[in-house]
Amino acid sequence: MSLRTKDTKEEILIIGKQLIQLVGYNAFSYADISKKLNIKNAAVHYHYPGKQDLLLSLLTNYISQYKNLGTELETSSLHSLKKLEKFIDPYTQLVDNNSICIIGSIASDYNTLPNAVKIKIAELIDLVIGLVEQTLRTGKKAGELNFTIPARTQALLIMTNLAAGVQLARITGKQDFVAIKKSILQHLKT
Amino acid sequence: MSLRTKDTKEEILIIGKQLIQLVGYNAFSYADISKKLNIKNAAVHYHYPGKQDLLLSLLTNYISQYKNLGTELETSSLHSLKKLEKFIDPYTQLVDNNSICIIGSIASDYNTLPNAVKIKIAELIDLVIGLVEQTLRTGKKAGELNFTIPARTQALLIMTNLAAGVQLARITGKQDFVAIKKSILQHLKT
DNA sequence: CTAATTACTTACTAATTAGTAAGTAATTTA
DNA sequence: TAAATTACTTACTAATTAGTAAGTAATTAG
Repeated sequence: MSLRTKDTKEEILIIGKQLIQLVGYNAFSYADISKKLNIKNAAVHYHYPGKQDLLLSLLTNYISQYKNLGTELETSSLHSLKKLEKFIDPYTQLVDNNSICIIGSIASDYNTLPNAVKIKIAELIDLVIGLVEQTLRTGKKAGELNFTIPARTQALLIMTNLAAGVQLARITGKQDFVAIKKSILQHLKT
Repeated sequence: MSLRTKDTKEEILIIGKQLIQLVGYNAFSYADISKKLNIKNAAVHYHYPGKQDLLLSLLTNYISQYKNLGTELETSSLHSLKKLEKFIDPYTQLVDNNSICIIGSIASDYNTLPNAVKIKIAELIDLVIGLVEQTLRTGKKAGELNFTIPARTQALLIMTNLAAGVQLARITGKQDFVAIKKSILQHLKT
């Protein structure tokens, strides 16, 4: 076992994620990544042979992180509104960083992506919708949340508010996202 | 005055619009347009010297169309829900065409666009939000619509439901967009 | 009828793209 | 300690990109 001072593979993934959120999948190149890390573009190809390999790794990471969040929320004794806030909070950070969420970014580029990626992004979206849906369902059953439409539809409304909320707020200003976030939570209160 | 059998300039704009909605601004090239119209890529540059000129023309068109729609809706005696349906209906078509709306598409690419385009897209978004906001306000005053949050926030919620709704539905299926649309209108009913 | 204008094509350039093949220094394994 | 592996660099290629300059055929204007 060695003391690694660098973890280029991981750093590439972090930069890649930032670039997708900042400018989109089709607007960044391996040169952008290599310049930021002071390595050669071939080094990026060494770790991720093609751009789609990088994206697949990113999506796989997201899937495992959201699976963890799902388990955490299911076993947690937090109030459902707090659970939802836990899900929503990262989106506020995005607006501050002039960025949009991975799902919204990749969804916009969907038709340009190789099939393997399409399948993975669908898996991620299903997972995230399911996570919100389940939180809503549990919260309603516990009398902590109030909504009348099907849980999946309510989850879709929240997801779309957030995904497009960060997209719009980057242009019209953060206060619009703040208003959206507040409304989502207010609307669910009993 | 001549009988024009071709209007290449207009056709370029139509193809450009379709491509932006289908694959996004950064994923199409002048070659894509010229191939579809059986002309040379230099002919596209003749009509729109740069890609940004094309996009600016497109946005200018949208702005004038939405201004017309705004006037139409203001002077119309239609029930407010019908007015909103008139606004929402085109989005359903997008899902059928495997496409997303211009605003959502361009908003995702926002950080990669030249400043002149950024200004124009902001103008378009303000216009569209204003249009929905005004329809909501008038509808509420007339007792035709019911909502408790500020009109602008309600407009933002609807806009984000639609913009991200088509993005998601392209991946998860049309029925998700149908559910979203139905919920938006149902929620506003008195 | 001539000159100008329009709407292109031909032919190109410079930059950037994703990606590869071969080499190398340092580390790890057997 | 020799062999293999890891993590790169050097050096490149083929394709695609946005964009341009010069030429041309057809139409239009004076």
